[in-house]
Amino acid sequence: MPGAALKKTLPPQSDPDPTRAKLISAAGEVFAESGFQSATVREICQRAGANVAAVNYHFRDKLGLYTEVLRESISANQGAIVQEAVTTAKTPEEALRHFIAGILRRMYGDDRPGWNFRIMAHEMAQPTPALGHVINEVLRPRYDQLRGIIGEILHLSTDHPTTRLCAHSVIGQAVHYVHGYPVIAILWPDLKLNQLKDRELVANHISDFTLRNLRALARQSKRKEKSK
Amino acid sequence: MPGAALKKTLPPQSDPDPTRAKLISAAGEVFAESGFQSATVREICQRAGANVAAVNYHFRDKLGLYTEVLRESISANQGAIVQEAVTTAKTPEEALRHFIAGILRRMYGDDRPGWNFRIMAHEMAQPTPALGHVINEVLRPRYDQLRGIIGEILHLSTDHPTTRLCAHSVIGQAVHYVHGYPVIAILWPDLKLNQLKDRELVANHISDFTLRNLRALARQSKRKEKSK
Amino acid sequence: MPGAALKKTLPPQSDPDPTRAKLISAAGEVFAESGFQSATVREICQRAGANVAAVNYHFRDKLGLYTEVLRESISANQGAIVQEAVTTAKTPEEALRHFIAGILRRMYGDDRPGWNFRIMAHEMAQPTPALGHVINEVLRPRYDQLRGIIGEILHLSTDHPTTRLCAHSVIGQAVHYVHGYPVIAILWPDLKLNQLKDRELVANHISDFTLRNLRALARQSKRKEKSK
Amino acid sequence: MPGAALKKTLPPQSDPDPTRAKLISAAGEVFAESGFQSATVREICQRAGANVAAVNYHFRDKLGLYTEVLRESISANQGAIVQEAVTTAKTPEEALRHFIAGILRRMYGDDRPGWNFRIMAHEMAQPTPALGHVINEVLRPRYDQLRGIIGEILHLSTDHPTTRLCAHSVIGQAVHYVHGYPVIAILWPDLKLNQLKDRELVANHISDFTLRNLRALARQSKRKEKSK
DNA sequence: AATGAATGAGCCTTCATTCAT
DNA sequence: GATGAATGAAGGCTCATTCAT
Repeated sequence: MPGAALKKTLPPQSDPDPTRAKLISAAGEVFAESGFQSATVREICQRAGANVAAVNYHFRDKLGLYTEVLRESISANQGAIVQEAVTTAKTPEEALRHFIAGILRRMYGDDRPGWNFRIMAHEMAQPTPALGHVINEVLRPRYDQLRGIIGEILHLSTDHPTTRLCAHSVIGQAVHYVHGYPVIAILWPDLKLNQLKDRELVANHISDFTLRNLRALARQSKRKEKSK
Repeated sequence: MPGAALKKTLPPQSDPDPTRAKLISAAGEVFAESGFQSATVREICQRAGANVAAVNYHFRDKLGLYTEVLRESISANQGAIVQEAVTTAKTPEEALRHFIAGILRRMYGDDRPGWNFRIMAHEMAQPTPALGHVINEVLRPRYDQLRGIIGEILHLSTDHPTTRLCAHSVIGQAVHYVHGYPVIAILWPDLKLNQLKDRELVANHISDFTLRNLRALARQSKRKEKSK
Repeated sequence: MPGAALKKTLPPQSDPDPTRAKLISAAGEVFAESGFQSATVREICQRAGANVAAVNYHFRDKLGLYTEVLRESISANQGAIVQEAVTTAKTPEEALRHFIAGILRRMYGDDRPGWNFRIMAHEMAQPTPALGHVINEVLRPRYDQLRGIIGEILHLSTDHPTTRLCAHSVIGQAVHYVHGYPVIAILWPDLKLNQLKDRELVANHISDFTLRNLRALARQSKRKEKSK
Repeated sequence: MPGAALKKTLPPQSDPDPTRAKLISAAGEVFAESGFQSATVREICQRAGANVAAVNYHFRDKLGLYTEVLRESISANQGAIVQEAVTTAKTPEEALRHFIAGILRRMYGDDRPGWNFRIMAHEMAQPTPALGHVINEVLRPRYDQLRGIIGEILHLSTDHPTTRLCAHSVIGQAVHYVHGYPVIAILWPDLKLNQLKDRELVANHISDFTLRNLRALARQSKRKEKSK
């Protein structure tokens, strides 16, 4: 087992389960469930099997822990499949499909289900000092990217109101399945978003719904150009 | 005691300024801002100019007050313009436009801006025991109504997955402007949703975006029927 | 017993032992023993037989309680015998004797032994935000008063360095018996400052010690004037 | 192993920068500022550039460190200039002047301004278990020495109440400028005790103030003796 | 010899609630 | 009918100390 040997010689920074990592993980759960304000340090430490003072020691603050959770959530997002899939797409339409499918997959498909999306839901219901950071680091790049794709399809600039409105239509349709999850689960109990099949159903619907519009709008704007 | 009798026969709303009503009004504000958990009884009582014990006296509980706020919010919604406008519409397409415009108007246009919508945003981020009640009394009727309109346009049953998906697309696009408000305000600062013009811009976009799809889908399903 | 009847008709504002008063009294003790920082709200509340939250309810803060204790301590000082005795004295020398005797009596003779003096000792060892207030309300008036008396004896202005130095000599000698109490009790165990006899011994010593100097200095300055 | 042997024979003070010494130095500062109770181990270790556990490792306890600081402070005091100057004085009066000047110089003139004096101020406001030690090792010898000088001038025994009262008058006047520093700085802002000139002004005042009394009292007691 | 990590006790404060009036 | 006073539980945080290395 040379691999195991190699692992052993690695510096101990990759400790299998250090308190710090367990705290972040537990905090992710709790913050996703209760939001920053209502989450309690005690609850987090209990789930992490750590002392109450551990948060203060490792992160100085409840807010410090929260910030760290967000940072990790962000960096986990950055190199993400979404990004990759989008950039490797051949046509903008394909890119949009990847984009939408990626969002839904990350919402329910990952090991940490919905984590950052649910945290962001809380962040919007009750913003914390970290909101600005989140927007600039996570949301804005993705928003710009989406507008780029849509603008390309529409033959419009990324700043054109129509481009923006369509981008918001995409975002609204997608995040609705996270923000509105507790309600959807009751009003439409047959939809099982943790199953791949239903996730694809939704993703395809949103993609079709959107692309049909974009194509029509693209034809309109071309016609306008010609009539000029 | 004719005076006492007279008093009894007087409608109770003639009380000019009962503590109870002021409490509900103040609670609405605070709950909309902070959600149930983070809202404090002290803050509510202070804004209502009432004693700290007033909430427990009049509503037994913080949760009792919250439930009452929701009930009022609901009854204010029931006989609402939305309902009315929809039922007076001549075609289902017109009804859909009224429906969407009504939502946006109620979000930002009313005197109590966004009240119940913001409360519901909190309710979804962090459900309370009252969520079930809210769903059944407020959300489900509206959801069924919307599916009725869409089903009519699509020539599909209200339970058909496509009908449901389209309904969710409408809802998602619309509520996005409430739930995502803090973010939208930063990412698209030029959009002023408290101004009628921009509200109409958004409402028309969502309506167009949706109806263009519904018509196409309706053609598809008709074609399918024929090909059978 | 007409007096008792009269008492009964008095407004109940003079409740015999309300929590608020008990808190202030207990806080006075504890603050005098431990100083502001080291005193704990729990200890205070326990001695007052009240709940931990009582401090927050009545005084908003630990600091709020502390401020109130100081204020009370001050107002108890203001109309005090010291003041009175000094103003009724016929000669400045007699006034000085009253002044010194008054300080010593208030240090150890009162029901609340040394309260404010010990608090002030803490305040000097480790100032709190309330120090400025204390200085202006309590210390400065007394300081000015003392300089007035001494200046009169010396035939010098109250601002003259000699006047100030002599004033500090008086203050230093007197407060030494409070600030240095724990040490004096060990180094000179025979001195019982809680007994009138020894208090008078000390007060007379300080008075004699001081007055002998002041007279000599007065003669000197007169001589200087003449020689001019 | 000649190197090891050499190391062993080297005096330990040659260690250029041992953690232990830095800890004591930092602790001196912090204890002087905040007193034993309010000083925090973290603050001390931070200023010393040492680990949080360093105090417990080197001194077993916060109290152990404190005791060590006092011991050092004392031994630094023992062979001190005060002592020396006093013993080399030719007359008791001169010795008293040296004594008083020495106290004031040590209070404000040294590199470590007021260190042990400020610590002792805290010790009196809030005694620690180390107080007894401090009294016996530092204060009592000095107290006895002072009484010796005064007794000599007065032709009275060191235990005579008058001797003691006069000794306390000297101590009280002198330490007043340390204990009362924060207040004096406000009530008499023109006095700059960190400047030699003002220190001498004060020292001379106290010496004159005291000696004038002692001489008078000496005459009195001589007269008494004669009249017997 | 020395330290980073972790701990449990305790601090001040705030909360929703109840009690006596 | 309504309120000021009071309460116990809990929250975030800091502290001196210990443990494993």
